[in-house]
Amino acid sequence: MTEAPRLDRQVCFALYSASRAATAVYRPVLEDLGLTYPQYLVMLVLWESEPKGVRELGEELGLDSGTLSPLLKRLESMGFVERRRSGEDERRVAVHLTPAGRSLSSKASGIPRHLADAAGLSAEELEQLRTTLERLTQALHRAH
Amino acid sequence: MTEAPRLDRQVCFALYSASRAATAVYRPVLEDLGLTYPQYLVMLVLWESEPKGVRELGEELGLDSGTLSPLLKRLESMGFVERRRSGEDERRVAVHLTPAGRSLSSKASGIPRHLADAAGLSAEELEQLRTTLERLTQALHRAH
DNA sequence: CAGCGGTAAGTTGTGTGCAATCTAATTGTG
DNA sequence: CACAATTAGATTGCACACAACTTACCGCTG
Repeated sequence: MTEAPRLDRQVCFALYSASRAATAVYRPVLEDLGLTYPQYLVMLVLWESEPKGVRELGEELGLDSGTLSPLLKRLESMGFVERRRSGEDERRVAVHLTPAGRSLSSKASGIPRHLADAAGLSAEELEQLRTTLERLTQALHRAH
Repeated sequence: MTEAPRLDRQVCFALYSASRAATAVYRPVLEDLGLTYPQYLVMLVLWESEPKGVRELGEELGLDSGTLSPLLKRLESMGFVERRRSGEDERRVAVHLTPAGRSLSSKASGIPRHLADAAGLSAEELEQLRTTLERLTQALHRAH
């Protein structure tokens, strides 16, 4: 009969806590824009390049249509995006930014600084953390 | 008019992705025990020391009663814990393990190894990652 | 001892995540 | 061309997270 692992030794719990803490820091800032954190992620992707199909958004964010469909519907009802059925392939839905959605980009530009300021880590440490996390995520996806 | 930040530069997104990927690796293993990841976290805390009040559980995991109350109700209906109103202080609810809940501990002992194996990082890297994440979480909580 | 402030837990409502299923459209194959 | 397999997206159901609110209870103070 082996021992149960201690909570405070687990990387997984550290990830879970840090992720929720980071989202909590973003929340009040994003509230000013009327966005939740996942909605903000979708907007970030669209600000880089649009229009995008639902599947493409899902691949970049690691989310499926079960999450994205209602999320996009909310973004549309808030007037930040528009969904248009593709003419060539009627299955596809192209997600476009509206002018309101595009102009939100400038208001959002200062947001990542909030995390950096609150993080209590140096720029190098943050950069190294990001790299490690990306390697970890890739490896976990391969294992899954 | 400043630029929108790039998604792939953001530590916050790296955290969010890594955390979900880690949970995804745990999911099939925990499914064998009949637990979700947050339920497993609660069990981990109780395996260390029980009984515990709802508030204490919440402090250790960073969750509030809005999350814990229904989660504990599910753990109770599965027969892993028992909730008893305290006699001295009728506001408090003590969460006890049942024999079934206690015996689950041995089946769960191999679980953290799954993440370590799938992580593709050395033990030292994992240890350093955990330490960095804990520092980050602390700092973010102070900022929030 | 009356009642007021504070605390513990539960409830409600909204928004994810994710598995499973469904519908409609397209593509590949004989 | 018929038609099975595949694909894009939406829907359903369940379990978190979290804010806001409610209820019940405790402890303190006048």
